[in-house]
Amino acid sequence: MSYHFNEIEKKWQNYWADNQTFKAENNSDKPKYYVLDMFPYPSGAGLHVGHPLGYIASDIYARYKRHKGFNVLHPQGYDSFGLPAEQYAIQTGLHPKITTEINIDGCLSNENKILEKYVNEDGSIKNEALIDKNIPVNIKDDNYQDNIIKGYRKQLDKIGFSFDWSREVRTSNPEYYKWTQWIFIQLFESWYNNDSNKAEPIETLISKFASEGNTKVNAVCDDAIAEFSAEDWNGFSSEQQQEILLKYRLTYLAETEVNWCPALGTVLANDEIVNGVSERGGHPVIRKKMTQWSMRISAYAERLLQGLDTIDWTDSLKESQRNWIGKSVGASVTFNVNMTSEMLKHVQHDLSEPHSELVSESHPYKIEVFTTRPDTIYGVSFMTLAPEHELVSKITTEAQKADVDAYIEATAKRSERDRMADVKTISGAFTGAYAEHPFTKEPIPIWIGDYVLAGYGTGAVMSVPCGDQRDYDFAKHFDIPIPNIFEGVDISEEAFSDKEKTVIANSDFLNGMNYKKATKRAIYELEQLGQGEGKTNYRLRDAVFSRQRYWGEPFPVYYVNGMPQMIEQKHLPIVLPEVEKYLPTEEGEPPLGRADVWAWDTKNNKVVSNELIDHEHVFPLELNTMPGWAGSSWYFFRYMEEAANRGEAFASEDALNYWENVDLYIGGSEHATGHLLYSRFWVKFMKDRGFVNVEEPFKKLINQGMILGTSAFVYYIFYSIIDQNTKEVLVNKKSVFISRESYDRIHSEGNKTNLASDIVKPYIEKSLLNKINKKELHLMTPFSNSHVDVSFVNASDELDIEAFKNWRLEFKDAEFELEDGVYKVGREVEKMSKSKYNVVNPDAICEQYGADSLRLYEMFLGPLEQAKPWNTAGITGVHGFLKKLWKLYVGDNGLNVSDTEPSKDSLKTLHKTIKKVEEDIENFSFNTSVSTFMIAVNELTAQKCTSKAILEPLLILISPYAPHIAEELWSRLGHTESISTAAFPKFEEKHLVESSKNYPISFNGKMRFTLELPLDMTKEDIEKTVMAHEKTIAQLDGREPKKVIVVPGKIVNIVG
RNA sequence: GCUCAAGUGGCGGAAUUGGUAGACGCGCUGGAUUCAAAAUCCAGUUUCUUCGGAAGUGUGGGUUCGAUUCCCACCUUGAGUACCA
Repeated sequence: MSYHFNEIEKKWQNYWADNQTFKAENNSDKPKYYVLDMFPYPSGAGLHVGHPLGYIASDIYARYKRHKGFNVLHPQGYDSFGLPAEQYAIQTGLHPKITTEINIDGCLSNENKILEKYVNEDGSIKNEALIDKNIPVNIKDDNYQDNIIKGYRKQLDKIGFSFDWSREVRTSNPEYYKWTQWIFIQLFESWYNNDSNKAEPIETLISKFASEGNTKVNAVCDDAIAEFSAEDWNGFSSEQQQEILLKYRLTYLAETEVNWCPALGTVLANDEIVNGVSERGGHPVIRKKMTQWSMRISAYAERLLQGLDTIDWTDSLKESQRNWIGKSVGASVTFNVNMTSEMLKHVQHDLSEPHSELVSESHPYKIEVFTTRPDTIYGVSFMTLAPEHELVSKITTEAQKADVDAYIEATAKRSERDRMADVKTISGAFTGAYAEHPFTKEPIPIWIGDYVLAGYGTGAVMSVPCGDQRDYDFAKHFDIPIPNIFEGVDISEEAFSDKEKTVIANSDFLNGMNYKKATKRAIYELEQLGQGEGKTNYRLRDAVFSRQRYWGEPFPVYYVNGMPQMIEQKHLPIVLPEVEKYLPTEEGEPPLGRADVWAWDTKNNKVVSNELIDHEHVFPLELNTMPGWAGSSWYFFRYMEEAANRGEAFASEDALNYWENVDLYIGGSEHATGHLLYSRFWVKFMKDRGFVNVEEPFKKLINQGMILGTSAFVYYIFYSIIDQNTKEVLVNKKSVFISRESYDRIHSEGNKTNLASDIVKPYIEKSLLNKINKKELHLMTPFSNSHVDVSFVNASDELDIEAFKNWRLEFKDAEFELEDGVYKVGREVEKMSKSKYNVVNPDAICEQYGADSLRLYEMFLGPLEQAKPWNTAGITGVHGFLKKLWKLYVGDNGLNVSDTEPSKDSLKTLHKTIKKVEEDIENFSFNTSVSTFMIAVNELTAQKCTSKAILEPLLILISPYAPHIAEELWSRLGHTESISTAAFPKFEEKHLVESSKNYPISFNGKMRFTLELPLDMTKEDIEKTVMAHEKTIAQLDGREPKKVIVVPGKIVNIVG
């Protein structure tokens, strides 16, 4: 009986589903283990072989942990809010909810519920599923996807994962996002107390305000909050109080400068922008002021940084987060601006406006800077403000006004991207104003320059040209003096920025000090003057939380007199309203502005028609929705609760206490500064407020590497023949396919030779050719290459020419330059993508080789964390292994397994396999355990092993990797329970003990021959035996050895 | 520019408390089986070689009895990040 993987795999997949084999229990005596994959966004394109890589690895680990006696939680779900469904909805009017369902559940067959619900038999979408009934949508048409949508779930099921699907989550499901809304409310109802170093309920802040005002409150809050006393507070109107509280809440509404992407019509977070353009689509991004919800993640900067030391993540990932948080320690220094009479006029005007922090009567204008080098304060020779700095317009003198205005205008025109790309050009303008040095009281010219960023620090720097290269370049360019304050350092060519080697000079009280001492002293002196203090700055900015999109969580927020109000928890979820179109409104409001029923009735506590808005009982609801990372920042807690018990809370206390956090998290490294940072932030917040009891969500994290595609290329010359007199085209773009070598030669030789013509000529009709040779006709031979679908190419890179011609009609009549009767394609490794025709579909692999082969091969390709190219040809190796494995157990006449005593050799094979596989899994070195299995099966086959005592444990070892074949053979061995319940075999050292060792005998470190010697032989005896050996004598060739190194049990090395 | 990771046969890759480089698989070559093909099985496959051997893990140097492994410099590739004061 041979190995019928299709039947076997189907059988066991059904068995696992029917018996809920992998359902996790919340009550168990076993220790818990939580293995999680980053949940996928269900795109219509479906899976390619790169997607399941991480899932296979985590599945192997989960199955292994079950064998090791753990109660394993291994769930899966969908991050189902997001842009692609909405973009598609904009084009077609098909509700994103429906696309999402189809993408997950598929619309393949008539048995499928989704099909009946939304899709007609011919593939057209039922009218009631469409918003705009005038747009015909066909699910089987190319504009949608590849004709048919299998659905993520079906594709995943085929691979045989041990997911507990009973706990599935979908972030777009109202029962789920109810709790995303709830967490949002909790953030709103909290503030960050720096004294207790945690988030606290807003009530504790209110009572502080009521009893002592805000002067003693040490909170993370907006800058520029005026001081008030308890009396003041109690005297404020309710609206004034709310306005103040908003400056303290962990999620707050603020007019912020945001990254606005006009093409997408939405705001983007910093991590959604790559090289100044949107990560999705590559559209330009501009800065724009908007009122937005923000998350005060900056409150957690230090804890997010410290927490990294407590978790088992890769160094590179931790480093990314550290960079993103961007902690720098230094000082803030205040420089007073030397006042002119022009400025004094401004001051009088400003003083009439309340709460302006930069202006007070004693020090009219001040510039606050942040520096990491307060020790170099005597080296300051100018100051630079960002062009956007608010003081610029106030301090610029009449004489410089034209220059400054022109410069500001010029920089405003440059996009963020230009400014980033062009670092070399130095530009700036002098304001005409001077600041006063805090110690020397010398005047310091104030410049503006776009190398100073408005968004970092205070948007102003004290420029120390001798110690900072950018300041140095600026000073050189504008001919500003560069005083040297370093002892024994030449600064005629470049700035000196080595902190460690710094010795300060020409700096009064700092002279002779090193960096550390001078920094401390400078801060002390600044504090004495009241013009500075030690300060730590973070690059991490508060995260904008509003998106002008439809397909996201609605905010549980309505507005009374412009002040946001939270809807009570018991009325959640606030369900996404229906709209007629998914575009922004004509007035530029988000898509929710199109909803007719989108107002909050405070009397009846429900969403009602906008017509009822009276601003007394019925108020407008928030029109923005939450960003993609909202739902993914806490989903790992939702899985902890069994589906049946989900209701009263996002997860019960018992469930949270039992599962704690994720033990192993596997996913892509692209989430380093997005999802992985926001999740940590939310978890820390939830811990502070007592909703969960862990500080970090993911204890161990592994990034799987990308699987790349191996693209195939064809190379061709497409020639045309033109009559030069009549301009008649006799042959138009006829193709001759050439080898890569010919192509490369033509490419490198250019037009210097007639190579291309020479290649083409044999394919041209005689009569035409003669005329070409006589120059009566003109032959044009442009050449090119293009991708060819990898499915037309076999393992030896040979192209299926017929299939190719049918695929690309323009090449129907093409000629092929053949070698040995075949055309060989060129290969190149690239990202897997449809446009490169190198996508390999896991379903096709499962069909042809089976899921077990796919699983083994994905692991066998190389180390999990490394990027590696996919090459379908290689899968025959692991497939052949599975066949051999099958043959080891099942012969032509049935089972080959008996109760015979195992041989010594077989025991040795088994135990060294147990040892290696266990080590490999613990180290996530899955590729090497696949070869270990191959070696084991090869050895046992050679040993003709039939012993159950060997073959039974071997199946358990293999079952995490190839669960279907393992289950089948296990049941054939007479077991009635799933192999997943079997205990992992125990390694016994005694079977590996050897009595002799095949010693490598090396000369000067080079191994020349080996010698079998007993392991209990003494060092001296080994040396004697080796030296007496004929090969040794021959090797030495009469020379006297200088030294003989004998490492018993390892090696012998003879020097000489 | 900075940070991190990595450079090993035709290809994917294996080997690190420093101790037999190239496991395992693909591909390739030859053979068996077959009317033939597929499948399967067997043998070979780093390079050079006077068939005794010799060289060899990006390059150059160093430490060591011994280096793919440790140290220094450089080159190349990939990833991240970028005027962060």
